Amino acid sequence: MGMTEAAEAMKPLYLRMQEDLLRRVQSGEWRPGELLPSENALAAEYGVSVGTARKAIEELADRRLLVRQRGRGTTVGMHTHREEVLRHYRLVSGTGERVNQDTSYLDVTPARASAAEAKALGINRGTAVTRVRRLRFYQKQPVVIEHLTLREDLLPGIGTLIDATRPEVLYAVLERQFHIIIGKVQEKVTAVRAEAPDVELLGVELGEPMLQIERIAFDLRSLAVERRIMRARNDTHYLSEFA
Amino acid sequence: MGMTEAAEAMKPLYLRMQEDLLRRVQSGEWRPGELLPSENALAAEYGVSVGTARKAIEELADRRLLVRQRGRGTTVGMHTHREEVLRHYRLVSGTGERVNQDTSYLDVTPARASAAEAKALGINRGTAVTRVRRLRFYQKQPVVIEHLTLREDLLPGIGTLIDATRPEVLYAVLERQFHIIIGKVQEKVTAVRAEAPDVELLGVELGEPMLQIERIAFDLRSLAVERRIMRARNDTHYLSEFA
DNA sequence: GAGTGGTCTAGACCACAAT
DNA sequence: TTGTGGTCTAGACCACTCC
Repeated sequence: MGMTEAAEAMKPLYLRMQEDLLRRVQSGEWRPGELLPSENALAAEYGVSVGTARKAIEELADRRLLVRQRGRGTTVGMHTHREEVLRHYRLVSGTGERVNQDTSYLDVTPARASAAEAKALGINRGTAVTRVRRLRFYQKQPVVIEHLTLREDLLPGIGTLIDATRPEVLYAVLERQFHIIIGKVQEKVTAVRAEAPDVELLGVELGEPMLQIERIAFDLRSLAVERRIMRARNDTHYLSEFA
Repeated sequence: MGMTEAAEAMKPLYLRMQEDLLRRVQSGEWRPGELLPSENALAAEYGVSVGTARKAIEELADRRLLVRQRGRGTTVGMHTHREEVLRHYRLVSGTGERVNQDTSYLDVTPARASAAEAKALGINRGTAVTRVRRLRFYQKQPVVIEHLTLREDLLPGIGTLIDATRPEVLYAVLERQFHIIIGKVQEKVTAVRAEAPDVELLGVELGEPMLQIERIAFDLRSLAVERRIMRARNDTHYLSEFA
């Protein structure tokens, strides 16, 4: 349900300005890492006072979509800035260190969306996607196996790009190469039994309990961009909130 | 490491005021649900401008520690207001509904802290605690078994109180009866095999994968007040972020 | 009608980064 | 030295709640 035009016009100035700034960020007018105009300049541009412009900017800065630095200016936040705000789960070793030392890519294959993938991504079954399998290591030990499914229509050529660069942080690639900023993730956690591929790749025992996380990543327009299934060994690591 | 007095004096006014408001809330000067003085009154009391007082209040309102209502005033937030901010995991049914229809208490027993409990709560082994076991139901089906451990020194008489009232929401009781407000929770999630008590109480199969969440709840002074272990059946429910 | 918080303005001075 | 964001002030008008 959209707002009526009258209701739209009634919204506070700072909110309308904020929505427009958000629109301009997601349009790619300012890229991650780039400087925005100063708050004085923006206030003048929108015809509001500096205080109002500050308020419009501040909420976006709280979400780390913008990053403010005194003396320097306001930049569009990069993925590393926003990680803590996304509220996703982190796998942590028994001693409390975060996982993510090394990544090894198993395969990158073009495919058609399965029923489950289509449902998760909000697309039609059979739509072109890219599937990626990779392993995450902690101290040379494989700990997580990940199955990624990426929307080929939103990310044309993502398969060959991933194959060529094998990035540690996918969302940073989406930002730099496709101007797609992940604004929200949704995750479901379940406990599962280890199956044959888990035994083979992670060296766990068949039937052993493992954690499975299904994540759907949305961009700033709330379009589902990626679906990821992570299966993690559970004897040496546990799941916790970020931070 | 505390700040030097000089550094303390350098802190912005609104931060010093904010810390003092926080202190007054946790001292019980204003109880959950009660009205604070108006922002004008607070500004006068602290000798700052209204804008500065607003800024001090606003961050606490973002954390739902305070709740502001136009025309009415500012109240201390009650637990139900803050739930979404605590960033804890929620068990959700397959269709997306939250669990928590009914609670049944199994037993409430005084005890001495085990090594694991002592470590989690930051107290000495053997300190007096209260242990509680209870079941959570969803549509008449037992879904979660919870083991609570509560610090008796911070919550004197909590055992008999729980036994008498059998509350649905423990943290609301801590607020009302002990003026202890839960400001942060820390959770660890692992996958475990169902054991005999799980079979008996939840009707799962022996060895079946289950989710186990260990939660430590801290009050506003960051003292660990409660430790909770939740074991959840996993075939009909999954874990997700709040909201 | 009196009092509350929500929005908005127009200034001031400051710490800090860039050059 | 210039310009940035961070703090702080002192007003204004408004929507809303409560009596």
